[in-house]
Amino acid sequence: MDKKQATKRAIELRRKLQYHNYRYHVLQSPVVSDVEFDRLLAELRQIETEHPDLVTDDSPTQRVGGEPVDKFERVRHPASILSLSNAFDPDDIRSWFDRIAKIDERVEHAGFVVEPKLDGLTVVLHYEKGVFVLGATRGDGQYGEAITSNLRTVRSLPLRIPVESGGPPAPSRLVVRGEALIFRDDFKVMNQALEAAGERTFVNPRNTASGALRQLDPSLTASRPISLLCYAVVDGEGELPGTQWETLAWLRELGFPVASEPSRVPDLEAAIEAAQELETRRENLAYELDGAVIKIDDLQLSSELGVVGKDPRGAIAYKFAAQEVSTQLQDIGVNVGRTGVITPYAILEPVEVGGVTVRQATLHNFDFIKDKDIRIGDRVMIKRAGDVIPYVIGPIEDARQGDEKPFRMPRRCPSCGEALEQVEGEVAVYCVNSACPAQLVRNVEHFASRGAMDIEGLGIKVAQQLVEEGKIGDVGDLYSLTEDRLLDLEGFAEKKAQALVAAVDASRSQPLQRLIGALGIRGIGDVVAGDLALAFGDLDALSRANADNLTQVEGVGPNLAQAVLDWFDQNKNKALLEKLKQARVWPRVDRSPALQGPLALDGLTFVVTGTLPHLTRDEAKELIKIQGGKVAGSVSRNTNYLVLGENPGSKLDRAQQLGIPTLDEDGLRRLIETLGRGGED
DNA sequence: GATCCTCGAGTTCG
DNA sequence: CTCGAGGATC
Repeated sequence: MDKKQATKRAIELRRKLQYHNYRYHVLQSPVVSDVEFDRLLAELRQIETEHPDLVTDDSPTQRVGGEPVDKFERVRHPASILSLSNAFDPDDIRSWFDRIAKIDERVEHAGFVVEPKLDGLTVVLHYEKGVFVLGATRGDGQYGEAITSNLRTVRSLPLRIPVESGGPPAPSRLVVRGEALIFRDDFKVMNQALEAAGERTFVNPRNTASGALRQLDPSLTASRPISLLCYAVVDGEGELPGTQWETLAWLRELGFPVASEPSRVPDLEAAIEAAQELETRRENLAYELDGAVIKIDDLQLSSELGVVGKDPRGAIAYKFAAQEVSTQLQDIGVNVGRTGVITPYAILEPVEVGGVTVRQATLHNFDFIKDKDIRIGDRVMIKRAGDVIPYVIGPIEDARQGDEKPFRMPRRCPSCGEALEQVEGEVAVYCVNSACPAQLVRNVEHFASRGAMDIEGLGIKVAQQLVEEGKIGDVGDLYSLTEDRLLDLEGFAEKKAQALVAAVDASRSQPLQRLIGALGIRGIGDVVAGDLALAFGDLDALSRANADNLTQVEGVGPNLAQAVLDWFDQNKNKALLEKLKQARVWPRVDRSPALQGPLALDGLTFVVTGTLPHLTRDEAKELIKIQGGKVAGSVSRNTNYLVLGENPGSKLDRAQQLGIPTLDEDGLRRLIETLGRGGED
């Protein structure tokens, strides 16, 4: 290929790559496969290697990262990169409005744009004649650091504008403000990959993005999935849009990535509403945000309003309640589960997260503490998403004082003092003392719980009292409790004692499936208990079963079979069975399955997510099961329908990925009706 | 032998 | 809800 041809081909390749990159990273609708893209890129790289003088600043091959630099150069921003004043509730927003309405009466009739307040690193991007030439951090607002080579590695950053031919002509000079961040999904995938490689994972997207962009070696930056969203013009030549709303549209047309969430509203109350609406959707957005920004749409008016300190008067940030905060880890406690599993939990300096005060959070297991290098006394990040349980993300290592103590794994059970055991290759640590009082308490609690024997009035506290006062030695003893014997417990008077005895009595009629589940055999929960009940009919038959009989049951393999055999082999459990039999707690499975023929939902699998209008989730599951359907815990290809309520979780995303149809509560009822009628014909 | 799927267990605050 | 582990399936 001669020089002239090479030059022509290089330009063509760059144009193509630019376009496909934009389709992929900005529009997220690629028109060529990854393989084709890679082939084009390889061809360009080949040409550039043969003709090094053809390499340009805006060439996609330059994204991989150039030479490391010693330090970043300081650059002066063409205009101050302002911060925003904060509002924490709607009234703060209204008083901001009143203040600026006094300064300029046009504010009274101003429209607003409401945008997500992105939680990333603010960047300032310079374009000369449409080519990306300089990128800087915000710094102190006047001066920032030039991180151009690092920003070049960001795939959604246009190296040349307009990206698509036919877009508006780019001004000869343009400076754009945006936010570099990492999308939630990308962050998750990245952490999973790091974990698989045995490397330390990152605590949150924001710190990761900001840390990666300050790397002196651009190839490190390139290895992080950083994205960009732009939202303002800092400076530019020629005619620029007059409103914020038009600015967003214009940036989008030039090929910049722009968030799709902003909305334009006619007045302040609508703006407040839009900001609050953004807060409710916060968990479902692709990126993390810590608030909403309300901006006066008219940029001329906005700039005339001026600045207070570093904050422009024409916009305000409405901060959401923090869902991720740091606090001090005061100590690490240890719990004993009903199966004897020992789990550590964090004792925290109380802190507000997403509207509730958190004092404790689980640490999952001892490997978690080791992997994250969590030490007592550390400042740790706590996260609470939606109404999900708070958890410790990890320590802030930079905040260490040096007096933090590594956690020493306990060698003895905190309840009974017996030595703990860990099975080779397993994460869990067990207390194997079958007489451990803590285990008995949890065992009684489980036995009485709603999904098991459903004994009302017997929660963990009463269970603890009964065990500590020696009223019971196993769950079988519950059935010989009398009112008299309960009366000497603290907090028990005649009425409460009576109620408990009655509740225990009522539990005799629970079906076999529940009783098997209630026994607390390791690895046997609701579902397998149901299968065992159906297969064996009563506890006598189950206790006589051997490994072969057991593995015949669907879902039971050698491990579960052994767990069942072990349980029935223990003397204390033999004694327990005897007590239950004497107490006539001995249900048999009703082997006359429904006579009404095929059920409406026979053979269909459902997953329920979110809050339904009339039924609780458990009721909905019950309804599906009664009609012959199966309810699974998570969405997979085998799922037929996702029953969808308000505020669905991640299950909806997965269902959409797999193209699984959704139903609302009414839809479910209609389905049962139509199929029910069809089945009877 | 690898991958996908399902189940079980533990878990916070008000 | 999330994780780990066991079981089923190819």
